[in-house]
Amino acid sequence: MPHSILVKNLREHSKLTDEDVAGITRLSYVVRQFEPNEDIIRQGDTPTAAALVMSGAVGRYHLLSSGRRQYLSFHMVGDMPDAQGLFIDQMDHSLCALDGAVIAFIPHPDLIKVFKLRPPVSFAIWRETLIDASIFREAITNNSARPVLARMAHLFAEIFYRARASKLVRHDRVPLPLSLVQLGEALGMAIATVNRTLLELREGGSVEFADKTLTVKNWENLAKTGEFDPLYLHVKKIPLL
Amino acid sequence: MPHSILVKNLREHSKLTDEDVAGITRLSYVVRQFEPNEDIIRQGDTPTAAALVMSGAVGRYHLLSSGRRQYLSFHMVGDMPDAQGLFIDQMDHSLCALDGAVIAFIPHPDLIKVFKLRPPVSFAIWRETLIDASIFREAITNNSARPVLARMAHLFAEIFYRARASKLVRHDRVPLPLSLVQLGEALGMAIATVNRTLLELREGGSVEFADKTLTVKNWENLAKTGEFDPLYLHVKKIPLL
DNA sequence: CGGAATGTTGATATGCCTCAACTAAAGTGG
DNA sequence: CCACTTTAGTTGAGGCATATCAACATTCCG
Repeated sequence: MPHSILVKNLREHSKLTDEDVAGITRLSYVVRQFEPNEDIIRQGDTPTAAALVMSGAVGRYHLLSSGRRQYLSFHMVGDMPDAQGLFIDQMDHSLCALDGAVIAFIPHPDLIKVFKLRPPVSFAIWRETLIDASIFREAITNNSARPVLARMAHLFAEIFYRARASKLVRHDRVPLPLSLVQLGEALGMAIATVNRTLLELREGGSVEFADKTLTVKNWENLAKTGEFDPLYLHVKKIPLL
Repeated sequence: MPHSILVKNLREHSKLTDEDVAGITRLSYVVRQFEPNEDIIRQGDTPTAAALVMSGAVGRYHLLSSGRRQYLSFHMVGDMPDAQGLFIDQMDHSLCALDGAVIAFIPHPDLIKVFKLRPPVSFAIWRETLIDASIFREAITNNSARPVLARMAHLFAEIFYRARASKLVRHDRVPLPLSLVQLGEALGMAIATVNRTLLELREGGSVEFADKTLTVKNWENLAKTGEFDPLYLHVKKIPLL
């Protein structure tokens, strides 16, 4: 079922005709399960297939010379977090499973063939990579210009909003299998600060993060605290948000 | 001449056949001059043409509710800094001329037509947007995980390296029409700190930034201070660097 | 030539990091 | 299944990198 997952995800932002879908359905793939924290691709590797998240969650990160990680983005079911590998020879960052994850690998040549045959499919996946880029831009701003409370609120708001768009939210809860260390490595803050900021958010009544689960108690509040404006996610308007 | 500028730029990383080039040559365009600091496109706009920098330099930025700007990236001759507008309806950030800039606007429908006819052209521009994304990723890491000295060194190293790849460096100097305020808004630091960090870099003998010009005195030193590894720029290896 | 924008420098304040010690939970082998 | 080890989370105290504020110098520009 990787095809239907991919189609569903692409249709969140792009129009696909029956022929386009048929093209996608003909893609071959290999599925593999990854352990918690296992790398899917590493900085320096030259991928020959694109990864599609079928279950679980994954993260992209840079590895600094000091050994410190910088998480760049998190991805969930339906995302193709290394689509950029299609046209870029060497990975400049790594991709790892957070908790366990099931990944479908679609060979690049297969994809290129469909792109040439059905340009709209290439446009849809291109769009996917462009939304990625806009998420990165927002992360620059978030980590550079916002104090820790707003910064964390913004990340949580983004994750919740994207999960909601992908229908992964149940009762205002999203699985978010991150340790405090990882949260810190995403937001550029020390663990102690992560903990205290988490506490402050909880006491403010907007979100809770515990047991690898994010629970949104007060969306308006959270969005406001994080100065969150979903324009940059380029998702069709979601009702009730 | 926008066509030749574009072709030259794309060929820095992509192979194009004569037919591909012919397709590009048929693109229509409109040229416009922009004043220093004038916006080329604004957050919220829906562009119908893609901007190609023909001379000068431009910057992309977010505008926060506080009024503060966060610069996201800088672009020079040959770059298409809003190619993402091709497949994303609304701008989530703005684009402005730094000093004066001359911009060629290529209508989206023209580009799409060429993409459908000659997929390799779309792949080349896609790759352009992917390199953009990798620059954003690096900025996340730079602004989140490096102390101010390394952070500034890294930005300067990147700009110099890219300028060099585009043959815009003369005698180790690149035009870089930024004010200290703007530098601060790119690096997430206060103006006073920008100034002091600039001083420290100069005294370390690696770079000087004055008169809107960046002068690299000691490349090795600069690259080391900024932990700069050009892998993420995905440019063919440049001799002597 | 005068006013505004930009750059320079010092003094002080503070948000967040570092360090450290401790608790709780989770995983491991006997 | 329990003791034991390891990993993850919690909390306090103190220090430091960088922000903030302020006053002044300089360049730009009409």
